[in-house]
Amino acid sequence: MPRAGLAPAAVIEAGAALADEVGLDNLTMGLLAERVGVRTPSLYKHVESLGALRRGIGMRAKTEFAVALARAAVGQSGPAAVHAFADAYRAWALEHPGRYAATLRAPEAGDEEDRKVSDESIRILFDVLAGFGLPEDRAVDAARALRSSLHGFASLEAAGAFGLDRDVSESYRFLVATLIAGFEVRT
Amino acid sequence: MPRAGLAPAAVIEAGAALADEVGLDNLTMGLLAERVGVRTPSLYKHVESLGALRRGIGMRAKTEFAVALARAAVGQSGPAAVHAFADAYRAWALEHPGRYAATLRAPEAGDEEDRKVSDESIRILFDVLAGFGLPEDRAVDAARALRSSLHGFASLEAAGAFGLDRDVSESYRFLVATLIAGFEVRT
DNA sequence: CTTCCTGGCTAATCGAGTTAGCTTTTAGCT
DNA sequence: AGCTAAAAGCTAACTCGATTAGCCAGGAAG
Repeated sequence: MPRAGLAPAAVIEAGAALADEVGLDNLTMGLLAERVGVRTPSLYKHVESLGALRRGIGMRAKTEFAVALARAAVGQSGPAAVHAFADAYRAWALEHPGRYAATLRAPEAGDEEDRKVSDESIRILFDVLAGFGLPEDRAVDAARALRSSLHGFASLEAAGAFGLDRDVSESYRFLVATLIAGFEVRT
Repeated sequence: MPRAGLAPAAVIEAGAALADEVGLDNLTMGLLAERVGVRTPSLYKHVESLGALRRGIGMRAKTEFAVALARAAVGQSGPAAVHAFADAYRAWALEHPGRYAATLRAPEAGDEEDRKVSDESIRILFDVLAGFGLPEDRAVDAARALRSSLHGFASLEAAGAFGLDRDVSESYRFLVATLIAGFEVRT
């Protein structure tokens, strides 16, 4: 029988794509096996377990996400940087729902490699906020506020929670602008 | 054999409590059966399926949540009402992680009963914002902003995502105060 | 006292994850 | 070109959780 030519990285990539299509929770070894053209048990030659697959997707997703965010904010500062960051955040989350969900999985205790990629996005977030010259504690407050708000918005939107017909992008802009105003006033 | 004296409502309640302890995703029919002192298949005399159990927990949770929110905000208006609402939101979500997760499950299409209880909290949210006299569209923006932010904050906090040692309650207060400022300015 | 519904039980099925053990490809060497 | 061993597939089989089928006892209604 001809080899499928798989590599662990290819399996993770296919898993990420599949998770975007069917949802991270509905990602199954059988489904992924079918997708890559192999019988289920054969997948175990490339990933240790379903848990390991999820972790792999998560780490890959965190990295891709951080790159997208960094790319969006580069070369800008202050409010413009925050808006760019926020827009990239929402767009990426909506385009890659499965990956985004994987992004939210906290690293297992002691998983340094995972922690490292998880911190990437946070670092970018702090960099974006650096231009506001906030004092230490306030910068942490601001980072938490922005992160919470963007995450909450994107995840509620993805869940279809915004039923009213008011334009969602307008609401998002309002939210981000409001937070920015808070960052500027409360130096 | 002595009857366990179960009723569907008691099973749902026990399920909700168990979900708070082990997490909604780890709630299993076997675990719940053990908790209520019965063999697994016997549960099916009270709930149709695991999905139905989750739905039941979700509806019960949505109702309890709405009551807690309403109770917190009653008799107050403007910024004080928002702070009270926000504090109750966070406290409830952290105290009842399993129920809170159940709260986030969107109703199935056509499930009117579920939609109704789901709308309760939203209505309270709009009531809380009513005092700001915002124009129609802006009120929707504000509601979405507040809801997103509170949900995002609570769910990230519950996931242990706030590692830095800055006091989390302070950050929360900052977030809420910032949003309120935005509601007041942008009339 | 008899009936019949109810709620509990055991046995059995099904699907998803995972393991064991066999076989075939194919890279790397001679 | 031929040989060898690791790699990558496969089938069979096991475990666990959800669910169904069918049996049985308790106790309420008459």
